[in-house]
Amino acid sequence: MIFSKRCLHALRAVLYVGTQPPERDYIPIREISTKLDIPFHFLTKILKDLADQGFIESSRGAAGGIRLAKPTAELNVKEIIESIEGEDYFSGCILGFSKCDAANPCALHDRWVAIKEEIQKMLGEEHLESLSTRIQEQGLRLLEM
Amino acid sequence: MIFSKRCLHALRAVLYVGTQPPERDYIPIREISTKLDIPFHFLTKILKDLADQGFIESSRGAAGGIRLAKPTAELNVKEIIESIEGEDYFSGCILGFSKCDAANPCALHDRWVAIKEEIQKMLGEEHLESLSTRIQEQGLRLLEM
DNA sequence: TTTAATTAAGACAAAAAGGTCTGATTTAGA
DNA sequence: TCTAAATCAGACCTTTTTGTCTTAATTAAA
Repeated sequence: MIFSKRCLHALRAVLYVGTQPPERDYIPIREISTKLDIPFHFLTKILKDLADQGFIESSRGAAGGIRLAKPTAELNVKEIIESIEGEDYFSGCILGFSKCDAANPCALHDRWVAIKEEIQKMLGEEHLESLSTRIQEQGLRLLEM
Repeated sequence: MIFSKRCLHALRAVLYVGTQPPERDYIPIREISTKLDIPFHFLTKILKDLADQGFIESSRGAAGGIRLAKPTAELNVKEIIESIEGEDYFSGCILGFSKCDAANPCALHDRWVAIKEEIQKMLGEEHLESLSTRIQEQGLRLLEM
């Protein structure tokens, strides 16, 4: 699996929030945890990080929970992933070298550059809006089956 | 970073072996460990796994070490990676679902399919021969700098 | 046959990732 | 003002990954 559990939990959680009816304000983490079968306290920590990064907002107390901090069109999938996996998760060297570029390439550099740019392009184009729309219109799942 | 340490150590080790002069037979693991700055005992375990998988052969005792089990042209990079990261490392669902296919896709399925096929194609085309040649002819590195 | 050089095996330790628990704090609403 | 419902904070635990250490087994060559 390419992504860590943290990352998958985070993505599924924001997608869940993004596909809720617009009249809902804060969504309780307990609800997300139950619906998506993600450990509650673990999810709480992950979402706290996303809140610190400015992707979501949280409110304590009764009627509290989390909501998206920006319109879904402005919440980029690549940015969310990189905030969890690290900025250079997709831009780094496939053989793990810290400085690998055209001037000083590793043995797979040239071939990997083309692919990683496509991955970044694909993920950079995907926002919560496009994904949420697709999930709602086509009934795509957020749950393991 | 996409790959685990195990996987990077393994790839660099077999590339080191693959770029040695053909008159050399068994290469001591200690030499690989020192040259590539990989922890010796950790590398020994990783290489034992590669030997069990049939990628390399080992010999104990004086003048022992490891050597490739097949011609470099038959040692496929994708196969080596998958033997370490798992068979479905690149073929699996990007959102981590166990059953994700055209009939029952996740929200990123269609876009990810195209990319993962390219990754598999690229890595499937790369053998130790092509990489070793490139490393030797172009003086590409196996070392952190 | 002895010795030195090597991998194999397995116990152990350290670090990172994943997950649990308890209590403090905050908030809306009765 | 009180209470119930929520996040926040931090200690703690478990599992996986990464790495270390010691000893045994094997081998080539002196």
